[in-house]
Amino acid sequence: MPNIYDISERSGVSIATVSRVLNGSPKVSEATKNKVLAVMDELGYTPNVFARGLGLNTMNTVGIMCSDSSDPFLANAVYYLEQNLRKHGYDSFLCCTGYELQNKKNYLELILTKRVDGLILVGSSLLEPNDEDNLYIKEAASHVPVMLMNGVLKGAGIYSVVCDDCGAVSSVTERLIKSGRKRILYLYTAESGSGLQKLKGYKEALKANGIKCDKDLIRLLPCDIENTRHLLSGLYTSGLRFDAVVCSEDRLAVGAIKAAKDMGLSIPGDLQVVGYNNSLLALCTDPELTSIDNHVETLSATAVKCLTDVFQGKRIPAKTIIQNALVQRETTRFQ
Amino acid sequence: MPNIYDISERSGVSIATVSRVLNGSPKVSEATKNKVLAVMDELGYTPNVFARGLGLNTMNTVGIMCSDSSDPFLANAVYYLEQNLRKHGYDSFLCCTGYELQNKKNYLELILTKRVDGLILVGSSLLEPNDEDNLYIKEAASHVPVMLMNGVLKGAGIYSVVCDDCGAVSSVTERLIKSGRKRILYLYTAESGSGLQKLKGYKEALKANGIKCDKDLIRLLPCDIENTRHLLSGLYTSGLRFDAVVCSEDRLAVGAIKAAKDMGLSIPGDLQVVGYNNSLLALCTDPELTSIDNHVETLSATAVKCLTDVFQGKRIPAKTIIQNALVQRETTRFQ
DNA sequence: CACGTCGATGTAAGCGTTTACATAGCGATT
DNA sequence: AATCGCTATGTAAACGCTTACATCGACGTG
Repeated sequence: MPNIYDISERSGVSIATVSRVLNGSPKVSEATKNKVLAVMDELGYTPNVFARGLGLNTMNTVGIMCSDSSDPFLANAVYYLEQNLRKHGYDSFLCCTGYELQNKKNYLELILTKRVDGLILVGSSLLEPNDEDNLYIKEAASHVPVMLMNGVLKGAGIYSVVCDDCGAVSSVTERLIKSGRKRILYLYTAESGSGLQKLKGYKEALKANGIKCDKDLIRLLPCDIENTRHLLSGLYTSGLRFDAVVCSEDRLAVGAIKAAKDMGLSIPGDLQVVGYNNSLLALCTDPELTSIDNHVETLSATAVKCLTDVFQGKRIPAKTIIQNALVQRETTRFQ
Repeated sequence: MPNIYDISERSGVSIATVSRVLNGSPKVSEATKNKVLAVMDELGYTPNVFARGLGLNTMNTVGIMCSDSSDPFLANAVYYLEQNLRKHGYDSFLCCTGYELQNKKNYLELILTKRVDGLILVGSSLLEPNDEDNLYIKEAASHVPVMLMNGVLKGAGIYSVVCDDCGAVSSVTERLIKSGRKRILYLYTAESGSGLQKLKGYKEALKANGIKCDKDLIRLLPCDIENTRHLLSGLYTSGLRFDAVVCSEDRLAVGAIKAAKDMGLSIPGDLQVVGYNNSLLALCTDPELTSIDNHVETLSATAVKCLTDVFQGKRIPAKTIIQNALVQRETTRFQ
């Protein structure tokens, strides 16, 4: 592979000049520049990133840490992040950490070793319930800017882009109540980091409407269709009654729809169902699922925009909020 | 940030010895090794990858080129690839190319610039119909080993891991025929690279059973639920009749199920439906979708295994075939 | 006892860039 | 004509590591 010396020799200029051409420095005459470019093209030269990295101590790469890129929502996020990063001239270094805290710590260390220019953390269990467990993120932020997608953590060099999950759930719950529902089930998963935010919204809506919060109607469960289906059927059989279900994830909602069929409940007549993320799944069910869309595209674009702003030394707010929107389909009936 | 000289100084050995410790060289006494490790730990030292890369001309990184990681099947593939690569000690450099040929060419050039140790190409439109358009892959293979997932191309340094798509479709089509279906619709998308392989299987099955192939029953369409739904309803309204649908992608099958409902056809009584990829979507529909599972997990693991074997100088077959399996659910009824 | 061997460690060159600083050439200013 | 300043270009050091080769001491062998 040709290196900068080959180009230098062949084009009769010094390596410094070649390097200047490479970096688009203005202090090179048009003539030399063209000559050098011609030689580069002729020899099929590509600069060596390692050498470049050594000098500049950057590789124009952003690390994406994602708990599980096979989750439809996260897959979308990774996709849009990658697209947007590239648009801004950055490459993506992907890391799927899974849900184990220790793994996440290990991966984070690893990714920092790679000398990425910044980090984007995305994914369900982004933040541990115990704040002490999040120290590793603060540690990372002391090296490079860290962008949290759908999670909030305070600290120098840590920025967040979040949806108004609390508000969205509060609003949809309120609408369910206004449409006459009184016993609203709330299902959430541990993997969904903002599950607690959403729960907060749920409780707020109940309170604002003078409905007492029934612990039996709040369920933490794994993010799995079949499991949810059986849980709900079981609850129903054992006598629990409910007339609406709000879920922190579409998959749970799919399970709820299946369960309704098992129980002989009509949707949305006997049971209204609301999902979250507005994923492809919402279009597959019958009836089609009403879901809260958190604009993963906007979310991703904003995360990248903010991060690159930080790179350029701009000051940005520590927290940026994106509004999400309810996409109404067939599993609900309210104004 | 501390560098190798700091460690050397602090531990009273030369940088060569430090480097040896770093690389696990056997020619370091246990005592020195421990001392050096202690100092590294104390100073929080992490080797600089660029410097390392400069010397070794490798960064233990594999480039993953994926047309669209928001596609559920590809998202899964990317996930498993990343997991397996890490297990083998490699990092992943992700690149979502989209479906434009020119983009793919650009990205490939870019990714090679990064000095990856190898490439894994995954994704629907992996291979262009026109063989000349695939030259850029051969070009890439002249630099580093290239692994094709679900696509075949001959050339030095190009390896493939594929499912027996042709056989799987042939087999399922035959079973549909045996169950009494005569007018079987075949739907495929341009994005699905193996759509043509699958089509071949479809035709083979018809031929083997003495059924004439009706061009009207073979449709190329975009990979979209709503679009498929409307197309089928339209065809039905305009008089086309069919009693089974085989699809090259689950999303098409979801559209078909929706269309059946529109047309008042019962599934699987009037219409049997088969999807492909056995994605999450298959579990969401009602009735649940029978789908061909191409073992993305095995496929990914095999791709990574083969590639790392190549890295180690082992000889591997240019083409490895994985068997796929039919997962029967509610949209079909045959033995 | 001289010598070869071997294992542990050190020295220094090299990897391919970037860039601060030096230099050369040339027109403008005095 | 000497000086200044500017632009285009060159020189060389630095980035942090790997590794071939050199060195050194200890030990076994004839």
